[in-house]
Amino acid sequence: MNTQHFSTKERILGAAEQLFARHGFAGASLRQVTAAANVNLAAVNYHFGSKENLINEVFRRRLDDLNAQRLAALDAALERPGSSLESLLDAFIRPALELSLDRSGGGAFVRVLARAYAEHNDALRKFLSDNYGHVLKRFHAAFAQLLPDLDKEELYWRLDIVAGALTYAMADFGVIKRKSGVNEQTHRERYAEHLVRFAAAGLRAP
Amino acid sequence: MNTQHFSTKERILGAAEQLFARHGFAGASLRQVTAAANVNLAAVNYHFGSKENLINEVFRRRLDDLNAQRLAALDAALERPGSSLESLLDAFIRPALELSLDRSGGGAFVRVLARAYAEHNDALRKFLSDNYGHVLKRFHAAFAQLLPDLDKEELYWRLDIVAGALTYAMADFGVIKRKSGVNEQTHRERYAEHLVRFAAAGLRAP
DNA sequence: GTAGGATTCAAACGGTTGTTTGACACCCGC
DNA sequence: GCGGGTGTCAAACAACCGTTTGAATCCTAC
Repeated sequence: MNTQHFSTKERILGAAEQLFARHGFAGASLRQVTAAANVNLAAVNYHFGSKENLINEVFRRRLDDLNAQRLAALDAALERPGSSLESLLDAFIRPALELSLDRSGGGAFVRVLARAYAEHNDALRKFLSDNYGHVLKRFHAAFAQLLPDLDKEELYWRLDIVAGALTYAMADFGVIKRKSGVNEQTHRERYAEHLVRFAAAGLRAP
Repeated sequence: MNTQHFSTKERILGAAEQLFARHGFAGASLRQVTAAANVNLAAVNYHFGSKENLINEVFRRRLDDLNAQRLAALDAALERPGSSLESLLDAFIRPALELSLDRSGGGAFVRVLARAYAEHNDALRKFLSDNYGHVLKRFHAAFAQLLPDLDKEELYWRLDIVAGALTYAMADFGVIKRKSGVNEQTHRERYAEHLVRFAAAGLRAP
């Protein structure tokens, strides 16, 4: 991996993603990153200006896509007649699961994303809210239409729990290891189905 | 806080907990910790041997208690006739919520715990599994009796999601801020009720 | 082919990291 | 009261951190 035909910037972003996932933002040094990317140490500051900006670019590269896919899936679900709770949840969850399955680094990125949630770092939270907040709002509006009897604030509570459980699931936080013999893709897809059913039941709870 | 009548070891543990929660394990330096604890820099290596061992002790101080309380609550719930899914979930969730509400650092610790989940650090995962795994096993057995039609592996999936959502909730990951005017205790207790109902519905899903 | 901007490189910058040292103060049992 | 373990302290250690520098190299446009 990180073969030579990728540009220096791309190799740095890929290596940074891997190492931030494994050791955290403070724990991964630029020397580790540049060594893994097979790139000179000074290249990071030349191409990205600073370590902090490199972190932001690692997020931007994936989040723009993820948000767009989620909104597209939501629109598609809303256009289909008779959209159910399950179809909306699937629109939210599936793009994230697919990202986590994507070859060349998507799996590492979701762990980076989970780290970002764990960080209390205000700048990072603001960055994520700017790129993420309006997506959650659109989903909230769609769910509200399907659950007219549910208090709006209560719905926020429950969507928050769903988003939390999803973050947890995507990052493979679970201590329970997958059955040997079942490959990663099947493992994640079954997890997605379970999560959708679980979340739908939770949202429907009286 | 960190008044003088606490021992040096206790002051270090308290300060480390706060700073690990705020900046992570790599992000918080021993100089920050010892300064916050009003203690000499060398005291950490004198009392704990190394930074890594200090991290372990920060966990041990709280986890022993949390595990004991959860198991006690589980036993109490099982002795009462007609135990429900909700009462078992409450036994799992309430001690953690109470810890997160505890004065003098418990709230910081749950954020440290969430960080530990986000870390891929194998040594830390093993440490947590050693202190945490048997509790999850006992809860799994109790839930299995109440849900005889649910496949054992499926139950593991769902409990994993519950544990993930709980970790998320405890660490106050949510982007949704609590309504102003509602104090922290009420906020958390309502979150616990929502989580119990949500989780029970999810576990009962066909 | 050669000028000139873009990129890479080794080296060094000042500052911070975890850890160690040895001298110094404390305090309790004899 | 005094010796000896226990704890504290300022200082220094080597290693590592993010960043900067200026020369060397590459690549493209003319």
